Amino acid sequence: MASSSFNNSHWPSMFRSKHAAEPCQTTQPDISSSPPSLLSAGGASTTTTTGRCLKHSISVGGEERAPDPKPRWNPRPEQIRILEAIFNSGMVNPPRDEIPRIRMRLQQYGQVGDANVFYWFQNRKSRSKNKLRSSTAGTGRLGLQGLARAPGRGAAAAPPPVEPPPLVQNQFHMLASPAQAPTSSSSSSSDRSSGSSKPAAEPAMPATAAPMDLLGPLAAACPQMYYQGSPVAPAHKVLDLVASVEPVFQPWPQGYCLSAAEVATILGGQYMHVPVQQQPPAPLPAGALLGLCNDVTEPTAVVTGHKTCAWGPAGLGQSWPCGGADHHQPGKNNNTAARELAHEDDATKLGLLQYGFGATTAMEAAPAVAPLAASPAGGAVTMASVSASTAGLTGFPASTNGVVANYDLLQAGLAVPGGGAGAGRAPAAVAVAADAAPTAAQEGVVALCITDSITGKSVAHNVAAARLDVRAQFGEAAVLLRCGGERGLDLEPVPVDASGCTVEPLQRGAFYYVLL
Amino acid sequence: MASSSFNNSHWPSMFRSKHAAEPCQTTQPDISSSPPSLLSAGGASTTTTTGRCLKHSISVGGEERAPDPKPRWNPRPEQIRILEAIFNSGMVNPPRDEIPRIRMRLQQYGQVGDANVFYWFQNRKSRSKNKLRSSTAGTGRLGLQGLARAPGRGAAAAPPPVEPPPLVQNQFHMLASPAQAPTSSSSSSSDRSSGSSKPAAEPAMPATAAPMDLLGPLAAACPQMYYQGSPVAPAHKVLDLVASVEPVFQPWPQGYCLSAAEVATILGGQYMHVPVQQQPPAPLPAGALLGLCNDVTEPTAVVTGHKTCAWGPAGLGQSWPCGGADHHQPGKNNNTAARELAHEDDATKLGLLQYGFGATTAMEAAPAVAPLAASPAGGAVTMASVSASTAGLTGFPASTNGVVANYDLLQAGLAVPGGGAGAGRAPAAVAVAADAAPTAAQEGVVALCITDSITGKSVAHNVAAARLDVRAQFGEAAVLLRCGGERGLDLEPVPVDASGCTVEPLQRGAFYYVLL
DNA sequence: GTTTTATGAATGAACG
DNA sequence: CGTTCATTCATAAAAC
Repeated sequence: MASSSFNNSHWPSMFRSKHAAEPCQTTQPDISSSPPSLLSAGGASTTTTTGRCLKHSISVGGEERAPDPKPRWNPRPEQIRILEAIFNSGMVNPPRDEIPRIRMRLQQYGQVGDANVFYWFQNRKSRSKNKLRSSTAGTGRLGLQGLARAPGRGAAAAPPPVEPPPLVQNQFHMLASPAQAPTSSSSSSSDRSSGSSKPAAEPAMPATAAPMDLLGPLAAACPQMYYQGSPVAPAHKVLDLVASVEPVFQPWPQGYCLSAAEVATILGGQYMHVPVQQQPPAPLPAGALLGLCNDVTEPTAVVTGHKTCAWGPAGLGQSWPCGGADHHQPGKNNNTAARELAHEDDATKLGLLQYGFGATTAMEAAPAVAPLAASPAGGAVTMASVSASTAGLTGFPASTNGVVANYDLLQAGLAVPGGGAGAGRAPAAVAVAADAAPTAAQEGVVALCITDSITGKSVAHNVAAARLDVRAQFGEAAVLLRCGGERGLDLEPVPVDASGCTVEPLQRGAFYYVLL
Repeated sequence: MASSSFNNSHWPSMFRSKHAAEPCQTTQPDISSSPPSLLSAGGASTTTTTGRCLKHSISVGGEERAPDPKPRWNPRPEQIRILEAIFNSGMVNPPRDEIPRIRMRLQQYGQVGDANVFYWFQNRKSRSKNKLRSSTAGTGRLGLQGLARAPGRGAAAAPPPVEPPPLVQNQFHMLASPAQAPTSSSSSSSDRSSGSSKPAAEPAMPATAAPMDLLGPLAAACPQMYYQGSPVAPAHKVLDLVASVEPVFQPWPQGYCLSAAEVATILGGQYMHVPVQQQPPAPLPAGALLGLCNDVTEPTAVVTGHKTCAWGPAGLGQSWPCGGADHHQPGKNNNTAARELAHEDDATKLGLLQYGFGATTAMEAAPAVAPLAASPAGGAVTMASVSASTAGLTGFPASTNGVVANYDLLQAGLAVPGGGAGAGRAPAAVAVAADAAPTAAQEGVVALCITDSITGKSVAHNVAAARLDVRAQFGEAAVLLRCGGERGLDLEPVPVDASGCTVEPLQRGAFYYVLL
């Protein structure tokens, strides 16, 4: 699984082989996922879905080969929503660099590999086109055939040419116009989603403006950029926005609906612009969301550490590009804030509710958090890593952003002996805090872990995905670093303003370390 | 037309084909032969090969033109083997003059045009590269997720496949020998073949020497050149050994040279079946690479928390916005890491080296890991969260995947009092560990945090993005959960096999909790 | 349990 | 060379 998944996957055949041994394993993993939760309970696991172990076979005769397990990826509804949102926002075929990002986002909901993402877009685009084509065709004569064979590129080509634009292009329009919306775009997607998804909720909807939402005002402003599919640059932008937003999509629970007012509140003014389609809900530019959370912050934890730093962190995420956006704002909010929303199409709306929820929760929680007093510890260098939650929505109110953490832990941790243990290795730790509230927090929350480099002990606590007052939390000498680079191996210092506060909010999903 | 040709444009026109023409190429008569059977079912084979004559004719209607369909070339297994062998031997991109020769060899097994050959190499190379990239990079998905990209096809993303690096350069002329064996494997191509084809059969066996044969004397002479890992079957095996699975990349160490005997062995017996692979440690599919890193990990931190369980994990991932560009690069960091490169051609070689490195490392490392003894702790429920790093690369050898952790911490952590604190909120903690090694880990590394539900304390440590032996690490009663759901709030049990090991490798970027 | 459909995966062919 | 398109294969999920 893992990510890459692949492993399995893809390669399918290729190798395969071997392992067979275990048979099945397969994957599944996710499975779990799937259904979610709820149910879950446990059971699940088991099985797998995918799992088939199948055959594997043994050998047979000669050979065997296993069949390999390679379970094929089964996107979960949430993942599909995200993908659709992205697709609808115009990023029909994400550039290579975006893929990993997208994958990361998806990963919150289940294992997925870059390849899966890649394939998804390829297939989605292709099928969208075909569909379109066919429909179109109908009219014309050709019709059928088209599908059938399209000539491909090569030769004939003819057909292709035709293509109107499948969506993509237009996306914009699409969005705009409600009309079709459903159609195309959705179409397939929707289909699937609904279909597969299952239950789903959303199916229905109209799709409205999805993209718009996502994009937000920005988009509105510069439509051109956004729209299109082409990956091109613009797209990226979008993506970023979207991404940021990300949250967008999914989250919402369906059932919920926000009133206009609510929405407005949430968005705050901001986004309101929104153009259209979207109507109400949507909103958010990504940025906004984040902003909301920020304010809060608080401080928190302390850690001790010493030693060196090796952090190894996983990187998480890297962040991306930015797009720019930026945004941010502050938000307001709090309470309100929470919002993230966005979501996809309609679904979005629904979703909102939850978010709100979350927010609330978060808020509550916040107080709880205490600042880390820090165990002063005697440690030398301490590292704190913060990871924003993936899932998240947005930002959360973040209530806090002080690091939320638990002192206890910290202290305890610090206290622990540990010792120099493993020399080279550094033990970095990150803690995730959850709130009972469940998770609400998650969203904006980030886990922060402080590790004593010497002992290797770390303290973890939650931190909001907001700006963090590094100085206040960790002292004058503290340095906040973020895992970046390709694999997250690189550590980049995070800029802070004069007051010692980060210039920007911590990014969800990214890992941060505080060097004390 | 023929196949090729046509248009040709691109590629050099040169080739163009000739033969092709006939539509049906088919050629096949033999085809039949081929493989067929074996494989299975065949799907593939069967059919087609190109078979289909179909169309072409068609015409039909009146219309037009027939498009002629030019059926796309469907390489037969034998052909694929040959091609793979050549590719693996280092002829990544055959000079023009070689093309016809290669084609001729291929022709024994079915119609094929120069263009087809040309395209095949182009695609193969490209895809190989991508895959590599992905692996390297992040994720993977493959896959892909890693992978970034994936495999797949195309571009970007993709990447799926994996591949080994051909060796490169040497292009020789391999052709010479006719032999060819059947064998082989697989490789990617094989994949396909097998894959699609299904089951193929072939694989096995005979495989023998495939490469060898192919290469012929030359090869024999210079094993080193050829050997290589690549993908081919042999490679796989090997790889597996090494990596475990992941095949991927390229594992071979570069510098390494196989003796003829070794080669023979490998190939010959086909891969000997070495089954091995798994071997001990790692398994992981995730990528071998990771494996490397894995080991490292370290432990880490402990935390304390208290309260209930709410875990809130932050997910990781997301991240976005930011900035920019991505690019990456450079960094390099890691030592190991470096890899990425791979790159193409030459680079490849280099890459290999690195890989080798990694591998080695991994192996070595593996042992190191100790199981957590677990602090048994008196704690009640303990949660451990593991997050795979996003960034990651691949997988790492995972060496470990035992959690690497620090016992100290754990114990310490558990020991801590904590208390029931805040009711609702749970303090979840996640630790990120980094290793000094830097990061190497990252890639495959995941941070694992164990929290005592009662006390709220947590311990964090790095874990490879590989399969985790939950039982061994945490005891019989331990339950591994992954944060899933829409916002990551849901916790889903992660399936484990009978031995208590996760069926699949932990996903990078995802958060896991261990409930003790 | 079998058939169909939807769609993930893979790869040949081409374009730029 | 990287990307994109078209196709095809295989299979998970639905529909019957």
